Amino acid sequence: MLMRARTFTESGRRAQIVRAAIEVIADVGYAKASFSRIAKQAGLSSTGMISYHFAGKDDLLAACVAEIEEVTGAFMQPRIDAAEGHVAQLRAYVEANVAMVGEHPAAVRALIDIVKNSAGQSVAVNGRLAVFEEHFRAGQAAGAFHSFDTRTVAIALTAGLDAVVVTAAAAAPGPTELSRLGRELADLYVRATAADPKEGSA
Amino acid sequence: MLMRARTFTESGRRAQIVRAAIEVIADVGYAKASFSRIAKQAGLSSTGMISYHFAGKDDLLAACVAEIEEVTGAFMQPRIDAAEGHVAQLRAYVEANVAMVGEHPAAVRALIDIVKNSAGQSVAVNGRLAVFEEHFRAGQAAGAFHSFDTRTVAIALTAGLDAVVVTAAAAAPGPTELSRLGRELADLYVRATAADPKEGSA
Amino acid sequence: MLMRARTFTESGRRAQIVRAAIEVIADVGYAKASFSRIAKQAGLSSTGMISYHFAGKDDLLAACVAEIEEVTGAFMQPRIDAAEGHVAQLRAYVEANVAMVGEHPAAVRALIDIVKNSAGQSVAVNGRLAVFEEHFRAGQAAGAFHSFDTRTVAIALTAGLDAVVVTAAAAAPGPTELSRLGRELADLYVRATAADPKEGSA
Amino acid sequence: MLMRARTFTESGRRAQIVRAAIEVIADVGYAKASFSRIAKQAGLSSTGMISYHFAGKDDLLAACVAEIEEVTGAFMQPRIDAAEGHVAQLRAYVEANVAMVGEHPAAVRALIDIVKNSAGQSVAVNGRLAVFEEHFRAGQAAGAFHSFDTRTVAIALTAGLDAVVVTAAAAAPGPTELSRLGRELADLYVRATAADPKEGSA
DNA sequence: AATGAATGAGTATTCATTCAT
DNA sequence: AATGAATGAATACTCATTCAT
Repeated sequence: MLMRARTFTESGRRAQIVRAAIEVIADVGYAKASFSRIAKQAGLSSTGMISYHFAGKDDLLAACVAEIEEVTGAFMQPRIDAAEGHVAQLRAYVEANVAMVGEHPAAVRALIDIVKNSAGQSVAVNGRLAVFEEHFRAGQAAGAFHSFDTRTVAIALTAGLDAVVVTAAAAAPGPTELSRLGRELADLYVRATAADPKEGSA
Repeated sequence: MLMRARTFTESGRRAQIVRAAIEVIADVGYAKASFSRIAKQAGLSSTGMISYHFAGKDDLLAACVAEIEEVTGAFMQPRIDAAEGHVAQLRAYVEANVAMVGEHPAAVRALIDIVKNSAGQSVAVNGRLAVFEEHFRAGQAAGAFHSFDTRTVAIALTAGLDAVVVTAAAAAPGPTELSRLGRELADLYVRATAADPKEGSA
Repeated sequence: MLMRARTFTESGRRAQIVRAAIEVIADVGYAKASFSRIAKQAGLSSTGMISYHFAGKDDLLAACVAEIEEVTGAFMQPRIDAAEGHVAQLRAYVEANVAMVGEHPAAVRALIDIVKNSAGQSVAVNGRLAVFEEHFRAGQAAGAFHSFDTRTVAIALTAGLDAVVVTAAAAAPGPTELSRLGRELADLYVRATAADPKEGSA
Repeated sequence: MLMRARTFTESGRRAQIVRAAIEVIADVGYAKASFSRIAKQAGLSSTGMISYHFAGKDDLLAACVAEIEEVTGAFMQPRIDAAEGHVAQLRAYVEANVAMVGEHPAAVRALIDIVKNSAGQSVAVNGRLAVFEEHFRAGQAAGAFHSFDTRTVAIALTAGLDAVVVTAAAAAPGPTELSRLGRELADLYVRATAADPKEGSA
């Protein structure tokens, strides 16, 4: 092997633990995702190894969120960027998010569970909310969206999206079913927000 | 003797424990709502008493949900019944639900937390979902609602409603702010679902 | 059994745990006195029982100190009170403290170890130091003691006393040897502090 | 090649680790001086290095004691040797020991903490005790000291000295305050032990 | 000679549940 | 019907030590 970075093993273990943690959270939920379970999932003989690699549970969780966001960002961002106009981008976001269930089901479920349970503290939650709000505000200014309270709508729509995604992930549907689900939800959201709903049609 | 139905709060102690549990869950969240805390809140000196009255944590939780639904149902049902037409009833439901934050803040927060953490198992969730679905189906047949996948929309809208309610409960807003919030969200949902959005306006 | 207080069992357990803790601390030292060891010594099957009866390690430790001080106070106070004059009381204190090794060897060793390791935080340490300082100050005013820095001397003499006591406790000497030791040390301290050393002779 | 004695700090690494350990013990105390902390202080990336160089924690501790004694011996010995007569040498020892707080505060605090926690096992303690005893015995034979139990007095005085030193080290006093403290304590000890206290006055 | 990953027992504390009284 | 003591497993986290590289 050529010039492998020396931190390979270390970062390999970290990645392995993060992956295991994501799977466990997706499986049993944030609340029951103990170091024990994660260690077992990762094939480690003790929880000490996790503490060795991560400063604490928060640190591990943060690493999970970062990993998931990287993965999901790589999947979603191109699809969102490909859309033009505020309404079309909203649609693209929703469809990409639902489509992700087919690609990274564990990551999707885990992220939503983490976000749900760390409530206000998480950067991720507030981050996404803020992005939605800002998108709505800009779209309203451009006349693409109705006039509505951006914060309330952002909260309602992101939560609804998460719920649909989580339900879908549990059912493990095929890709066609998933894209139908995505379109269905996107239609709903466009009707709810677009000044002229026809603008955002696929 | 006529079989008088034994309500879920068959004895005074049970009711007392259930009420304490709801308060604790509302206060510290489902995850940290231990028997210890609940016993303390209920003025009991031992957790054994809880185990004595309830088969387990799940049993207690179920009793909490039942109690909360009774309370909230009593508040919401009249308002929903007062509305005429499918769209108007959807609006009434949403507004009543948001308004409830001002009336029974602990019950509202506790219920959502329980539902969130017991995920798919809960009867309550599925019950409400089924009601929404059925309402949408009937409304579609009557031409009041758009054509859409009732299940997906039910999931998205109930989750969004919960999120708004929970956010509102955390902020402890005044009654006028609450009714504004309710109208805002109801508007959104009517736009999203009504065949002719104007039909459901207040 | 007649009218036993209802808290008997509970307080009995507490006392039992405190006694076990004192023995363990005397045996293996403060640092290694874990809940595990204490539970084993107390014949408890788990450490949970200790946490059940005490708010934490500090609480248990405080209870130990209180228990020890009660025991030792009961032993020493009469002997100190029986002495007249500042110098004689110093002598009485020293001799009583050394004599206690024969009566409550574990308590003595445990107390010193706790005091040593909780350093500045402990009320007990500073309390005894303050008592010594005040005794010296009063004695100086009365012309019984030399002129010296009361704080420094208090620190040196209490530490020396503790060291002698601990050493003696480890050797498990007989009562005559103990009283010889006490006299020896009292002589030293009287010579070191008394304006006229002869005043304090037994 | 001539057998050049391998000092206890045989290699640079060993010395580096010992120095780090002393600093850590002085900083956080014996109880919390873990290999982790020491490795970090020494700039080592792993605790394995410490285990590699030392047979165990005891071994490392022994090396620390040896190192400290070398350092402190170099400071104190000339001052002691400069004094003439048994009483004067006792005074010189006490004053030099207290003065050392200003010169090697870390070494002083670390040594006392190690000695305190390794109790009777330590060679160092017993070594110093033996030196004191022997000094007292010789002084008694020469008529310089009172007649007293040399062992008991040695224990009491060394412990008292340590306590004063440790208290002083915590307060970080200036040099004049330190020398006052040293004189104060030396006075006390001379009064306690000298056949004719005036003999040993500075 | 040195590294850093791995181990496994250790820490205090909390938990739901059981049981004799 | 109720108490409160007891249990034993679970929690995250730290420790000194070992070992292959």
